[in-house]
Amino acid sequence: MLDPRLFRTDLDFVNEQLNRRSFTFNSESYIELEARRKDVQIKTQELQNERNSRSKAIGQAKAKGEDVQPLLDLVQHLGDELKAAEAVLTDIQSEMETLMEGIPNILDEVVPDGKSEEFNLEISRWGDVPYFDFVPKDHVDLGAQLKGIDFELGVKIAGSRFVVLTGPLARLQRAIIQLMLDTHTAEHGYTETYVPFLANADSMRGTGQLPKFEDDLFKINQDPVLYLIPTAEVPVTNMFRDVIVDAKELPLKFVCHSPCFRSEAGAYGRDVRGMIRQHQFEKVELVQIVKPEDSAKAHEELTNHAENILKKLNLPYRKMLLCAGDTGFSSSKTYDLEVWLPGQGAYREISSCSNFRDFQARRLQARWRNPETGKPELVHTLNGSGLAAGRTLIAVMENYQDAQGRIRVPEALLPYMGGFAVIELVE
RNA sequence: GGAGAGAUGGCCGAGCGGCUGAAGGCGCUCCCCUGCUAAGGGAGUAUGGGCUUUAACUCCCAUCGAGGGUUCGAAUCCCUCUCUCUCCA
Repeated sequence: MLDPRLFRTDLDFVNEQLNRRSFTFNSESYIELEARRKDVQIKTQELQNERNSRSKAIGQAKAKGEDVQPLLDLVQHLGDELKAAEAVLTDIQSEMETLMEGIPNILDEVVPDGKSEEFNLEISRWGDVPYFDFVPKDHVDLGAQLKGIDFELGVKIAGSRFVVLTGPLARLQRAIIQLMLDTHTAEHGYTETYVPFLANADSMRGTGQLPKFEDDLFKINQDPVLYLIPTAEVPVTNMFRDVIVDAKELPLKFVCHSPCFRSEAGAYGRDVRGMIRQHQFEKVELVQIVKPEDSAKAHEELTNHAENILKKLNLPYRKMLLCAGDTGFSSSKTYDLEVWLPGQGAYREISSCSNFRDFQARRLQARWRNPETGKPELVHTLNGSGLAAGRTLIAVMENYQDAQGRIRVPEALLPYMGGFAVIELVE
């Protein structure tokens, strides 16, 4: 959520910024609603004030043993009037909240214009795209040949966009997760966390999945309603909902491995082949909670932390600065890391690192006490995949294959593979 | 699954219809006193909103797990829900 004060003081700026996202914001109806809000709120509070002071007078008169009936008569009409005013105010406030919750974050000024991913800006490339003297297979063929990836079983058990991994390939994914967790905790200073994989509506609202993106979530229609988390960002960031942290605790850095569940409602027909886009996948998530002044630097660092995993695995990648149209709803600036997939002959997203600034923090009321002002102020939140484990498995398989369809285990993963240095089919 | 007890500020804990945004204690911050340590004295110490204006203060509204209700008036009474604890199965 954006700062309501910004709307009152600099509506032109807000409009201009939202235009960059092609988000049409109706200023006139906002102004009209805000005027009503102010008017009704002031009236309501005046009525409340009158009720309070008169009630107090009744109490005092009663204590002195005076007759309170005349006072009671005076206050009689107030109840209904107040109740009506409060109801109107509640309506206006919730209307305002719905309006504000539907407005995306303001973009960082360095974010390039553009409506779609072609306008994303390549920042850097790392690693050499491997040369094969044979036609490289994609992970689907490799997985089938190794009898370690079974999409049909996924369909049988659950449905499309689910998969079963078995044997060394299942282990390889686990090894990848372990490498990530060990690297981020031991070398990058993150605290490992284990969290619920279902979250309530308040949490989903806190990080911005609700109310706008409910269709992307798997919903459990129990009472109370729960949602399967689409990313560990939700539970981890929500640990700080309605919390005021001490300045000396910042920055807070958490790493969390979790499965992620996405309905992929808007992706019918996209990436239907293979493990690229699944309803359930494993991810190691990095979350940082920092002082506002530190968030730009933290964003670069967090992205580097994700890059370090790709470097350890010697996977070629490029770093993209997302354009206005491709930057997520809650983010002010996002880097995507795209790994080279020989089977597709293309770079594909494997990590998305975002600085949300105070956008999530405002919804969450996640704050810190600024020692200079002594007041609670909103923190800045950031997160990024470090990395998506399912896609990392794909990237390792495709980049480390040989002509026979065997997969050499990257050096960094050897300690986690219990003796497997090469994954091959053993009959 | 059944029965009961409870949820109050950073923490402990009182309050059980009006003088309570909340006693008292602990903690924390500042000041005074004190030649170390310890002790003592004083002041301050929730959050959000009205709120925008040069700023500060004052003022007003809301908040005692959440939501509803009764009442002129609710932390306090009633209902529903959530959570915690104890006992029984």
